Amino acid sequence: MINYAEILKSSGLKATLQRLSILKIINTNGHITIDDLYKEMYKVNSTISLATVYKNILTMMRKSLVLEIPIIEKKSYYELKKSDHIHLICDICNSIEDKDINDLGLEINRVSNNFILSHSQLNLYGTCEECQK
Amino acid sequence: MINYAEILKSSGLKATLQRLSILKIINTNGHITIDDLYKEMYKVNSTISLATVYKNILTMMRKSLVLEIPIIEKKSYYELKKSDHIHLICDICNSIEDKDINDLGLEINRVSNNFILSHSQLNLYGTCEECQK
DNA sequence: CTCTGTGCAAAGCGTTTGCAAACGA
DNA sequence: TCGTTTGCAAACGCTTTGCACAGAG
Repeated sequence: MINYAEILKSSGLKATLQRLSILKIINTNGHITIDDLYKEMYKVNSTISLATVYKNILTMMRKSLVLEIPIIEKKSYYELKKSDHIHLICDICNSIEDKDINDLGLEINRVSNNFILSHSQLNLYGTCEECQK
Repeated sequence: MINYAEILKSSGLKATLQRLSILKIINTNGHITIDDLYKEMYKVNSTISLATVYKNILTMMRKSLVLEIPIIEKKSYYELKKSDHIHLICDICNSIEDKDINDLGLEINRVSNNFILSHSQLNLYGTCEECQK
């Protein structure tokens, strides 16, 4: 059980119901688009404004609580900040699977000599196991 | 000297002046946004339409002649298709540097078991050598 | 109580579309 | 010549903005 209120406050943000709802829904879904996030929030509170979702995603991205996953020819997905990992993105069903990396991290450090790494975006596009059937 | 006309034709596309111009400019710049691409084309031919640029980038992406590089909180860049490589994207000056990978490729194959890889998007964000000064 | 955050409606802007004319093969 | 591509202008849809009101601390 994650204490989102504390996380928000320690980033200098007020723990509003809207923000708590956003963090909870992203966490439940793993990765989600703005639209789907809005739809989920709407189910709980139909007075939620799409503008509020946009504003908060931006705010929380700037505070590094939320990360954007830009995807080729599609809308961006958003996820909670966690340790670096790879995304396996299915071209067919659009599913996104997280994959941890260990050795890969070492390689990346070696590659990025003279480059101070802040964030890595490792997306692999292809066909997932399910869609191969 | 690359024969873009041949490449286009073998993809079933007509080798129009506009398309040849797009490919030449992308090749010269390495990575470029739609806007900058349009501006470069406009210098040569001021009757070029932005819609034509959009249409052709899409068409050539579908034929895998051009690849999109989606970037967090910024507009996408486009590059010519070449062997897989890493992008070092500077948070400060927005420069994009290509970096070849060898060992990394092996790791990726290992990670993506049961996943048929079609394209990898490896973007590392940080501060480039120049901007560290 | 004060300042931040929300909801609403309008504005903004990048991208797409439809169609007649131009062009490539 | 015939099908494809272009240029133009309008339409579209996602995202942002401004402002009055509500809510968190």
